[in-house]
Amino acid sequence: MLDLPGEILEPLARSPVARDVAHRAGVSTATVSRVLNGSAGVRADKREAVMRAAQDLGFVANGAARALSTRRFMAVGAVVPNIENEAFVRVLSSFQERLRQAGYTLVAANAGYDLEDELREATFLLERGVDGLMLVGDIHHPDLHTRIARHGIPMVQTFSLSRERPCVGFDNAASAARAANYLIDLGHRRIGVISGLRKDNDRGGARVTGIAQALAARGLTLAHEHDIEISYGIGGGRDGFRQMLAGGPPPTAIICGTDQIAFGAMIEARARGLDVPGDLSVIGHNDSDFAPFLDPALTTIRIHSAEIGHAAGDHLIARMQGRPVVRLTQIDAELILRASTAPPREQDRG
Amino acid sequence: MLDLPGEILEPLARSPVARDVAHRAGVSTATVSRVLNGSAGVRADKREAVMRAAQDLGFVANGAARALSTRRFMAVGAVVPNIENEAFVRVLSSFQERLRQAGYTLVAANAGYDLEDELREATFLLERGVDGLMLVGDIHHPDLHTRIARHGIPMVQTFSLSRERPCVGFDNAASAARAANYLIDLGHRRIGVISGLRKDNDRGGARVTGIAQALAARGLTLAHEHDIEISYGIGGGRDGFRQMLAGGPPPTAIICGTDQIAFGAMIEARARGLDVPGDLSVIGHNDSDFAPFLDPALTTIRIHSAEIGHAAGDHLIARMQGRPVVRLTQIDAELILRASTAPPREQDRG
DNA sequence: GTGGTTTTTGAAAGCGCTTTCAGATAGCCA
DNA sequence: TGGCTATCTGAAAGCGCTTTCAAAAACCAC
Repeated sequence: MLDLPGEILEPLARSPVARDVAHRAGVSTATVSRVLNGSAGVRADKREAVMRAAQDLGFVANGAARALSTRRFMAVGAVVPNIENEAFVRVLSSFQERLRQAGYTLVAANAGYDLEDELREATFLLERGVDGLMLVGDIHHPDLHTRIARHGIPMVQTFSLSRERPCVGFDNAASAARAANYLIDLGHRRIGVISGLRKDNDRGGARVTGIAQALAARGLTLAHEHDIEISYGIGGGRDGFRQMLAGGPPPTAIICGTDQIAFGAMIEARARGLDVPGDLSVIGHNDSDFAPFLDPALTTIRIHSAEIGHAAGDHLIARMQGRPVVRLTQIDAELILRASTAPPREQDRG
Repeated sequence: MLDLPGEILEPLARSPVARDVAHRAGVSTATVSRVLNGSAGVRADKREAVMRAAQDLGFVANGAARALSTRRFMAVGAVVPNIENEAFVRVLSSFQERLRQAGYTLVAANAGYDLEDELREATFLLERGVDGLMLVGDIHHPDLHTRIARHGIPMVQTFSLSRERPCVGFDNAASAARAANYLIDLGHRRIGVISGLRKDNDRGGARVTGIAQALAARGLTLAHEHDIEISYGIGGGRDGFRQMLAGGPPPTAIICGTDQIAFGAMIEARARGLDVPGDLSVIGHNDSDFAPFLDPALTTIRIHSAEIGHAAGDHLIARMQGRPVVRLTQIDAELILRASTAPPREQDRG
């Protein structure tokens, strides 16, 4: 790091306000406001004059003043568990796309899979005056809902379904169960799960529950030693699979909470001399960019993140504009079959 | 998607304002403001009364009013080329971490590698009243700087160095040159480049320039057919390498604009029966999470994204608080040697 | 007590925009 | 040209907070 002597940069200059424009155009601020907000009923010549004056002065309306006056911030908040997580990034990106089109700004915050932190971040956003809020999942701090209600702004939950609250998502248990059934149909009997942290995470929890139920429905059980919870990431996947092998007979198939975890598990399996999918079938979650390029290409549950983001955006925009909406939008996840799954070896068949 | 009949959710309720709190606590709004902003000089009993009243009413100050009054929005904007790109996500995340600690909100926008779009998004943020702005790279729309100046807010550029403007980054040409020299030292003579789009992208351009110069300095040249520009992503990497093979004798080593591109190129190389690193050495950029886990593990130029984000955040916070700062912070990228690079085969040696 | 501080406090003036409301203009027809 | 609408326009009142300024209260030493 260079060590130049410190210096104070850039002096501040007062930026032009509506009154300056009004003055220059020879009209009142009311007219300036009307022109700049495109409201009808301003004679062409005045309109022109205002436009030119604003242009000349490089006038940009003060957002705070406008927000204070209109009581709309034109901003929407989003609190996601991990802002660096691919799935959430995609949702935020498509969510923002929609909001931007409607003239809204997205303000995103990080909750780190912690209810207290989520409450803190959401409160921070509410103080900012966001006009709407997007959350992930159906488990939140009890105070959060009352705070949102007090602000009287619409909220939408994503990634999972909710009985009570507006949401855009899918049935995590059902989609994970579908993956489990697929494996069972292939003949697998010993099926394991490596999920990310499940605390305060209804998606992760529901997926494991869904798998356990699917197994139970077919007379199988999710062995305790095949039910692993680790931190996210490729490293987590390696560790998780290592742990799984430590306890008794290895599973012939595993379902992982993310594609990263699946990737890690595959690496560990290979390092142990196991062939995927010969000795071990692997299913991931999310259909990350790299999933089709892994060797073998990863079978995964594709979550339609972009659609979820768009739908959540549309939902919130409609509510903020007072239009009617459906409370629950279901965007089903999809099992994408690739090469990492296959029937188990003869001796392991069900 | 479920098709429930539309319904309007949640009626709005007026949220309490400072006057309500003042009334309840039997003081003036001035005192309420003083208490809530922790300024000294309020008797303990009144302070208590205000606190309790605010608590009871669930009062949350209106951010717009506060911003209008203090002329500080306590928000910072960031415009990055691609909000879904791993490197930018990491920077945004660490940048936001710092800002959040200082009480600022981050508002991020997407410029899509287009100067006009960048200008539009930045303008949008300026209208919002952000107190500072982070940009990526040193190439921007000519109007952008005047607009920022007009708003009188500090700006910091990231990822590359700049002669004129405040920046936190590294010398893209030099670090790419280092990678090239490493390959030359290994004995490579035919070295190729697959970069992402270079239009309006000084980082990409500088890297290629740096490589070309490093080659020239050692009496080598970057053959036209070994200089490929593609769109980002794993698919782009595959395409890029395919294109490269189409033109004359294949290179024995390539340097890629991102690890994703490198991954794609490795896949294509393998599909063509080429061994990495036996027949082809590959170097990526960014040191993505998956880089160490590829087979072979990817040699890459690690960009210290988190440090860049932190430094950019610190820089902007200092300027917004009127503290002196250094104009240029250099956070060098680092060549991480792994298994995807090796000397070329005997007959190809230099 | 008293006069002279030193704290506390509240009234009021913004901050810069939107929007209402009434007055000014323009347009139109007879 | 006069009278009556239909348009336009500007003054002014907020929006809800911060902050200045002067007055009120509390404190202190004598």
